Amino acid sequence: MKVSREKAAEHREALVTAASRLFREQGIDGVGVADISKAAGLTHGALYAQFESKQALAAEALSQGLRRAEVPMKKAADEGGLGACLDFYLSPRQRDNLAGGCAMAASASEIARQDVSISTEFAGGFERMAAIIEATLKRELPQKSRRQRAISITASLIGAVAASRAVAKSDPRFANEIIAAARHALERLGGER
Amino acid sequence: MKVSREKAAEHREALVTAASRLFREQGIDGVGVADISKAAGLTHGALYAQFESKQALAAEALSQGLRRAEVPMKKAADEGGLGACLDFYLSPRQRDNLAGGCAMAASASEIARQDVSISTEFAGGFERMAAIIEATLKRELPQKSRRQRAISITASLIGAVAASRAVAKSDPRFANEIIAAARHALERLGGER
DNA sequence: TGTACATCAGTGAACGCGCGTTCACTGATGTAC
DNA sequence: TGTACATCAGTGAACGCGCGTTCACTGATGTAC
Repeated sequence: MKVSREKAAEHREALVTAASRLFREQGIDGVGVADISKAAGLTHGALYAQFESKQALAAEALSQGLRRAEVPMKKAADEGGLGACLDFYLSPRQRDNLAGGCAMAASASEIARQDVSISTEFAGGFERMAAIIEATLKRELPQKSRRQRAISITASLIGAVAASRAVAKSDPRFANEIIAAARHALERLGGER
Repeated sequence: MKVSREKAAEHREALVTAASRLFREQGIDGVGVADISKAAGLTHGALYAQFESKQALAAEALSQGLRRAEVPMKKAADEGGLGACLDFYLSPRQRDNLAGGCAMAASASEIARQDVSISTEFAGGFERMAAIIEATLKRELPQKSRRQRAISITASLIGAVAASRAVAKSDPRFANEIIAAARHALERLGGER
């Protein structure tokens, strides 16, 4: 049956949100359209009324997931600078929170195998995250050097969280050592001339 | 038909090698047992004569992939120290070489969703890679600090290559900027007191 | 404001397909005599 | 060294299952008069 424009928009949003969470938890290949529709309280047919394909939904889900992850990072940056960003991103809490965590760390190595639209979303998210980091770096540094460091710190954050998650199942202590080591090293990297 | 012990061992090896390459190229979930068997010149039945399950093969494939990736890294470390390691690992060539490249960067974010045996293999590979890096760091640094930096550098390498690969499809210039930025930053990190 | 009707979001059965795994069978290997 | 036979690596058909996607249909929405 038809549904009001308003309700339809809500349903679309629910699909994107469910997909975003499930993709982070189980990977894009690991989740089916049936799982997503069910989590959103709809049938898979409704999904195809809203999106052309699973890939199209994935691109929108990644976009939403990236933008959500930027909010607490921006807040940390504004309130406590680089140190607060590192504390937030490299905390065991954020590491263990696949469902709500950063989509870049959750999907980094999968993105390369998806459609170009997914790559574009990732690139945008990475760029925006690097800009947030860059704003926390010392003003004395040349602009070029600040951008370089911000990009490097962003990539390191992703690597540290992904690696920490990868070893967490077999060696939780090592998992914590990895994020703690990154915490120390990146503070140095951001702080020095 | 039965086959000599020697031939059987060769077949096992061929399955592991094919799986290792295909998993890196297309992800563990993205490759079927039929693809792997075919690439090794066998049928899927032969795969199940050698391995208990796809996961068991995946663990052995990851192990082999990690050990192979360590060889050129160790060589670079011995010949040119940290700088040569960074040049090798962060080169566009290594970034574009999914089939032959490092299994950690290729699978980082997927590992967290696999069996614990896969996590164990990853942890071992990460530890050995960090040890290679650690050996290139200045002897004057306290041992604790060297280990910390080596772990951080290893995580950063993985993140930089994974991120570079993720954006390569949509923005090749940005992809190169990421590995170049990491190259600079990690040299600093390794070189300073 | 009230009525007639076109629109279209959502349902659920059905599609072909490839997945991981099992198993009866084959026949060369390698062992026991 | 030669023969008889148990072993078992490898084959290929078959298993149930879930995948992404399509489509005829439903019926409330929202528009035209």
